[in-house]
Amino acid sequence: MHAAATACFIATRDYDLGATLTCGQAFRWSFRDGAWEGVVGSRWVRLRQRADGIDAETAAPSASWSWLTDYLQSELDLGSILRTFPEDEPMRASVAACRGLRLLRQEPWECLASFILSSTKQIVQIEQIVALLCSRFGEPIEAPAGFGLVHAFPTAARLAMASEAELRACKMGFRAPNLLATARRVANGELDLRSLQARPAAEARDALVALPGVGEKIANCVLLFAYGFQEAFPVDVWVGKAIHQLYFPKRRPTPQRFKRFVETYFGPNAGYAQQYLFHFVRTRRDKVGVTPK
DNA sequence: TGCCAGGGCTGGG
DNA sequence: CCCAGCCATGGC
Repeated sequence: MHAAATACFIATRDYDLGATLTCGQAFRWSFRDGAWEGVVGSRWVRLRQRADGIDAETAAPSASWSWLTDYLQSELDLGSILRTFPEDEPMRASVAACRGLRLLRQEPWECLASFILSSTKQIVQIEQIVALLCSRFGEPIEAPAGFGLVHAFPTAARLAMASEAELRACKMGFRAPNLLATARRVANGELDLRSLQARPAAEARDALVALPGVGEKIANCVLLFAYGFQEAFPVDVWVGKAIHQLYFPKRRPTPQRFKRFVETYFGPNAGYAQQYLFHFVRTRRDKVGVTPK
């Protein structure tokens, strides 16, 4: 690229920044004065939606912006993904509601730790817990004047040195021992998160599920949001309820048949389809017929 | 106020 | 395999 700069325009079509950053895959973004502010790795970033792309600003200069285009997946041909979705009414409605929603490519440790904190929590609460955790354990990073202290997501090594009480003080309740034990396993090398990228999805999933506080749902979130295994299909209470009501309106399938359905029906980019469904049912005004419980 | 949240784990049928 | 109960906390 050119000389190091603190601003960059990312040309991209079919990109809905708001849907992408609020759809429950990342927890460090906030909307202020018409722009999205967040932290990617050790960089503070502000993003602004444009008709033909995204304006990005940072506090520290960058010579290359691949760290950001990788994270945003702005070069992905979204149309080729959407064409693999099943042609049914729920999927059509979901895509129509938020076409331009993308899956991010997040750093595995941050994604794993965040989703360990997600269990039985609303998205706003996860954001609060993550914010506390970052402010107490994350490395300070450069931000524009007037923004106060901004912190990176804490490393596994740093959290491994924390006490359970310190973690509980971040309002994470019973999730604290799980986060702590997982941080220790990652920090001491018992689990190498980087090595999962090259392994088959099923093997990577098994390795994640072996961690305390990580079941199938959270493992699938990490496979999908950090590693880009686009067939991974997390089923939370919203998605579960939506699928029951949209695809099995008469009687509930057995858990086994339900599992087989979500693993086969939605195609090679099932995880992507799942995220459109999730965002659709969670944000639509008229939730009649599709509300959890 | 009570219900519920991007669940996982354990212990019973 | 399936299910109920429990875990902690706060938004709505």
